[in-house]
Amino acid sequence: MTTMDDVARIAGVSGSTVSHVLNGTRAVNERTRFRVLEAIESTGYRRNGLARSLAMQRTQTLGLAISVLSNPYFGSLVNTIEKVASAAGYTIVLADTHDDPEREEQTVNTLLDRQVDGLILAPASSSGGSNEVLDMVRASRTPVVLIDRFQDFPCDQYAPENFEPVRLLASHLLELGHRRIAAITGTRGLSTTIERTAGFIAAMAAAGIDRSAVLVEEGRSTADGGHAAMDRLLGLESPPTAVVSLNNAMTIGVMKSLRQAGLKVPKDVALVGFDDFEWADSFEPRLTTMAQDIESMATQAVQMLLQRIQGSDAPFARESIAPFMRHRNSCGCPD
Amino acid sequence: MTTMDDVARIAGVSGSTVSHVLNGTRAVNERTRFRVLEAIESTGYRRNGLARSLAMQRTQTLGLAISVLSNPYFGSLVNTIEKVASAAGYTIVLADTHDDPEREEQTVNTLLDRQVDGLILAPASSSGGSNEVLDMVRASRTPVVLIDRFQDFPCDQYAPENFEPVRLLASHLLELGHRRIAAITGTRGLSTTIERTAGFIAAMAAAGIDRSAVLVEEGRSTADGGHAAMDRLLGLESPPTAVVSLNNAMTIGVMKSLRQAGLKVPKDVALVGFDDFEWADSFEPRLTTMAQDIESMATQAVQMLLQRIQGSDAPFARESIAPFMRHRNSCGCPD
DNA sequence: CTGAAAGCGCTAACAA
DNA sequence: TTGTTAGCGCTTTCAG
Repeated sequence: MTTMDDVARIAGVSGSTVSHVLNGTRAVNERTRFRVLEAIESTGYRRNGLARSLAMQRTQTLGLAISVLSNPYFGSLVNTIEKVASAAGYTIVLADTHDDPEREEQTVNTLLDRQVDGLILAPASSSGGSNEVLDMVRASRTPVVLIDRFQDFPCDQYAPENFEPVRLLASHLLELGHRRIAAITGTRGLSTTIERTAGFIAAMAAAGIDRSAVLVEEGRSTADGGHAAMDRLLGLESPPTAVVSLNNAMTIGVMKSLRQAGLKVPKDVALVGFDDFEWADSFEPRLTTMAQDIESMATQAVQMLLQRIQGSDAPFARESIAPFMRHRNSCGCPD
Repeated sequence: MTTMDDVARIAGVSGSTVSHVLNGTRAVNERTRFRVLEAIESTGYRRNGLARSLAMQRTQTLGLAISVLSNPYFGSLVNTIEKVASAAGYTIVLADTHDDPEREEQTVNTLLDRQVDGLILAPASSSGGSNEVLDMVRASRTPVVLIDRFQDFPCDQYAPENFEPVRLLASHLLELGHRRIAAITGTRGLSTTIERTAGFIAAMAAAGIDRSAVLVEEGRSTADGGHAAMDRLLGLESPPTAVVSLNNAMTIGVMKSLRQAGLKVPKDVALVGFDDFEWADSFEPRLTTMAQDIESMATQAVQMLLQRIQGSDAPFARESIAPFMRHRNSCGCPD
């Protein structure tokens, strides 16, 4: 491979001049400049970003550690992050945590080793108090912002509101007269799961539903998990008349289960879900959901991260993004 | 930041010993080894992957250049690629081409500058003969494999079959008695668009449909585009009785348009689409589609790329991945 | 079993 | 306006 020195030799100048021509970091005589450009052209020289980054102590790179699969919004999330980041001259390095603490530690380590300038992380289940991964990040002094889930850690965090939206969803079902309502819950241990489940329980409690009649089934945040959970619910001697699915993927699984059982939504079972779908307006049943504002979350997260990279020492943000209800007909309300 | 030399000093050994301890690249006395590990622990040392990569001349990094938004399978694609890559010790660097030649050149350049060990590219519209971007890649001697769309260029390529599947889709509608059928086409210029459109035209021609009665409307590969295209079709004095949407996102747009017009699928208009949805089995209308085997495409692509990185000089692969039909009820067939 | 030292390719102070 | 040179932090050959 041609290096900068090769180019310099050919152009009859020093390496530093080539560097400055390339980066526009100091005035260069128009003639020499031209010779350098010519030498670059003729050799097909391409600068080595690694060497550059090593010397400059920054990589213009943002690490994104997230569970690809279990994030229903992965596409728009990445899209938004990429858009904002690349507009600021940053590239995204992606690593999948699989929502598993062990993998998470691994991937975050990889990202940190690669000297990302900043890190966006959707933290995997926090096993209670301290968070080793975040401690590692802190030790590396790499700016970090958490998305999708809050953690008890001093750093910027952007995540959806969970409790209230789910409480609303469940209340809606209650208002429609349902008394036997089930919640299909996500990956155990995630703060989102905990909060959403709490919202459901709270609604049921407020309605005076007997504790023993409150159905909570684990759907592990996946379509298959949701499917299995709904199957279990249908096997009960007194199955629920309404269901609230606590995330996107599980909602699809629940629908599959219901369809296979020959049950119609909302006629036989009412269904509402956390997380919206772009197509939800056009297919029957038209799902009543709580839609998250992913773009806003992602945009804010990246912007804050970029500020931190610039050295901002503003107090840490911890912002709840409020979902909004998409009231359609799967809950049993008329169109 | 602590460097390797700091660790070496503390452990009372040379830098090279620390390096070897870290990488297990040569036998080290158990005692010195321990001292080194201890020094690492005590300092919280983290190795600088940049310096390492620079010295080793490889980054263990794969570049993924793709249009995030316009790829309906982005999620599973990335998921699969990440899975295979990370199993082989590679990290993914993501760059969005936006399916725009200019942006594509930019992003590929970034990736190449960053010294990715290999590149996976979903090429943007080829403006005819030569492909500058691919020439650049070749000049850099970076192994590359193309996905999603074929190009007239000597490198490994994995893309879906387009012509035959669409021909089949259209034929099916023809067999059901439709004579006025429209195709909603994707981004102009993409090979996929061209081939799919050709498949549609071929089916119509074979059925002896008059050329002037063959409806082809541009949907630009987006939901909005599909929506608008369908709106236009509905505005015709003699609107189509059946539609084949040539990609995922557009299918949703078409459904939106139809719903807004108060039309039912398949009763008022039959609809079939290229690209499947995970939820298509559970919502009405249940879409009849051609499902791509993304995982297989992605897996093969990454594996081949890894081989190239290892130095394989096998003849270039150019593999068509055959989609398979998901026959459901949106075409008008009974369940 | 271990260390010295020469790179890897670039940036940026300093000097001219 | 340009060149010299000392790093950036690591790997790896060659000696010992």
